[in-house]
Amino acid sequence: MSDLPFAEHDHTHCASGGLIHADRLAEEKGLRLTPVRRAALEILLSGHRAMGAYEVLDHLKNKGFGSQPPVAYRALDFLVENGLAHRVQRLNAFAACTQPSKHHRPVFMICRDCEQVAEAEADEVQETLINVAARADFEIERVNVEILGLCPSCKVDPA
Amino acid sequence: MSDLPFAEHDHTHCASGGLIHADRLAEEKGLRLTPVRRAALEILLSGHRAMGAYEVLDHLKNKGFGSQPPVAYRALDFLVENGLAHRVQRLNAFAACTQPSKHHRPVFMICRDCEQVAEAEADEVQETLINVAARADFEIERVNVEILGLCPSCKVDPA
DNA sequence: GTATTACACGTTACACTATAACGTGTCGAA
DNA sequence: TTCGACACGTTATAGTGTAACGTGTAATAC
Repeated sequence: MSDLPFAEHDHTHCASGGLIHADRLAEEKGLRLTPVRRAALEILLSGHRAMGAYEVLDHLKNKGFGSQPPVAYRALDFLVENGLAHRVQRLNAFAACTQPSKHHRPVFMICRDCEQVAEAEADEVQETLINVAARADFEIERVNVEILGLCPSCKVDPA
Repeated sequence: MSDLPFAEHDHTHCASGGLIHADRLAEEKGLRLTPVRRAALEILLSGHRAMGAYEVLDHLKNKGFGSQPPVAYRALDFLVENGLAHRVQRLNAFAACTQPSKHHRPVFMICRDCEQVAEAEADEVQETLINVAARADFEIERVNVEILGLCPSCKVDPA
């Protein structure tokens, strides 16, 4: 798995690594990483980008799972709740967590040209958000930070 | 208009203030704040919360404007592009900008209980985001920061 | 003055995203 | 063995968003 967002790397490797991590996490926490759920994660991992629920559903269908939307949404919701994937609001899409071992309060960088999504760890951002919320007496439960712009490649050579 | 998110205040006042500001901005920048667009802003301002496009559309319809979705979406897109309103991704909704005079890179706090949305100015957050993006060689165009949790009232007395 | 262009705004029709509600099977606990 | 919880499949429908096209209007070019 890449620590450098948008850097080149071996997708096959990060996909299998992600699954291994998920299996371990499931065992540790007693999560029920059922076949559909694991398959959904695998799809996200190998796609290695944000995918819509219906796109995931298509793949699940091909693998012999159910063919109706709730099948995909339920699996994806499970993954999100357990930190194995994230929802990218801006794209109405889902992406496998690329840094599942860390305590994840990620920042997403979304290229508006090629739609690649990178996940960055940014504790500094989270700290400032805690301050902002504190000033308003607001109790934080979840945070969603998305940066839209151009990734290094598209900045140079627009797709 | 309130500087303190979630604080009590006079909605009528902040609605008219918002419209006056919009008129001035339109004049200064040569924006075409047409009747539908102005009406859409007025609806958002007086609702004083995040509203779905179809909800805005209903109000537009009642005021004699077109009744089909593109009418609302176009007016709302115009407002967002010109900083008079924001899109709240988490809720698939729109909210009038409460601090339109400031350079706005706002942070939203969304109460998951009462669905109220507050907008906070947070330059500190934006600065850290600039750093994060710089580390990844990512070019920022827009930023969306949303905090989900409980507002001061709902924290004490859940709706 | 008229042609051209740009744009706002209305329409119809459709695509995409998401959830409600219900039935069945499985598995562990009472 | 019966109950409850839950996973997962279904059907049906709700909610969100856009594409494409026609008309009117206003500013600019000729």
